[in-house]
Amino acid sequence: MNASATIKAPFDRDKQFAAKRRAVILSAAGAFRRRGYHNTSMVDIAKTLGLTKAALYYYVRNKEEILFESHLMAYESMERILKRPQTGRNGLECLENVFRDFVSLLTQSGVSLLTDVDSLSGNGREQILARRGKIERRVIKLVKAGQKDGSIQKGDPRLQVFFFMGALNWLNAWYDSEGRLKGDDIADHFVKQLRSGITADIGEIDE
Amino acid sequence: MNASATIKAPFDRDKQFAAKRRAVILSAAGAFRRRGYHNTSMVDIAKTLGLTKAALYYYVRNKEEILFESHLMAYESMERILKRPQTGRNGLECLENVFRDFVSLLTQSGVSLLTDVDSLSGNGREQILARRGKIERRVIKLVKAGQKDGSIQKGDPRLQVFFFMGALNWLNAWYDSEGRLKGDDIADHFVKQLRSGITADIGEIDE
DNA sequence: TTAAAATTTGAACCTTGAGTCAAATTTATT
DNA sequence: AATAAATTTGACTCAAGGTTCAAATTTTAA
Repeated sequence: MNASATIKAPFDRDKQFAAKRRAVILSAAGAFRRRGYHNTSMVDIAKTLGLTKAALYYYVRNKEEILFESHLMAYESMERILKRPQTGRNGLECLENVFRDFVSLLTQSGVSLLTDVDSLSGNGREQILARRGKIERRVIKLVKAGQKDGSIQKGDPRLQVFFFMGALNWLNAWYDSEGRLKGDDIADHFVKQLRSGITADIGEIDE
Repeated sequence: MNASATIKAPFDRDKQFAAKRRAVILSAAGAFRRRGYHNTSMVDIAKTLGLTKAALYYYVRNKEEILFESHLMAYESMERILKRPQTGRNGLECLENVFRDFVSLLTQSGVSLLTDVDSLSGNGREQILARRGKIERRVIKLVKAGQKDGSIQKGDPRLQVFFFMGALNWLNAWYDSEGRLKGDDIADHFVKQLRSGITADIGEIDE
């Protein structure tokens, strides 16, 4: 692992711990995504990592904390994408870029977008719901901007967003990195379908 | 309930049982949809119906059977919609009709579309997955037909279907019948966004 | 009114899986 | 090599919740 056997950096210690903890959470998050939170036991998580159940508790307070951090990890990534300086020429293009990166995030990096927020208790649940709401609001804001500059169809922005965010959540459920569909292809296709779905056409067809 | 107090039909008996059993499943399915299968206890289900936990077992073999029947109920409704004689003038219109009815089904009738298929064991899971696959294949077939008659854009039909079926599954997660959004409005909007997303435009815009 | 069938219940049982902890083992430092 | 800190483990506890069942209650039919 460490290529530099001679030069020794400030002999990591917390860094090792943080890295391992992160590995635990990422691995568990993947299992949660595939099998579901309650169908994944602590023993399952441990075995996948070549550990024993008890060892997990050295890195994590309890199972719920893993779920919480899993959610958080995904939402932080999404927020990072949303905060980036926008390069699009109009609202629609900005939205496309964001959406493409969302899809890439969920297909390329190991990050999993979970839906089981009801398995979190009181405080944790509120925090996660707040994060999700924040992201939703930002995406809605993008759509509104697009409507204002004429690149996106008029209509209830909330509904428009729910529509294509559904595709994102559902993608997370069926996507298999081993499958024949490559992440980038999915991203291309989804962005195209997203775009066609809300582009403001020059000649509006319907009533 | 029974308007004819004088005339007595073949004194229901199995019918009562079937009706109550159905009520149990529908009620539970709603709870599963909102809170999740594992976050809903048998006591919860019973209380909602004004029963006691033990009484449920008069109508149902076990909890998993409730989940199984919940899935089945949704899929049977969807199959019924798919089997109906199609009235659309082309593939796109047929697809629109089906999709609209799917949305109505999930917002108007009490039917819930669940995703937690991993909580089913062996045989039950296979049956449910088979049903879901069948439905998916039929929808894909609709899209292919639309591509053939020129009403739907070329492209991987599976991906196109995953995109808008995602909207459907996600809808089921956030939709609240008490909320301000009326089912029909959602259906209208979603159909519109579905249509725009895959309509074969006369002048294709992009590369 | 009564007896059989249908329905419901309270009180248990039992399995599963999360969480704990003192001891064992490994790793890092002098 | 010796020691302290970090990491891992086996064996255990414990609670939650699904399931069972004999008895109680309600309903139906004669």
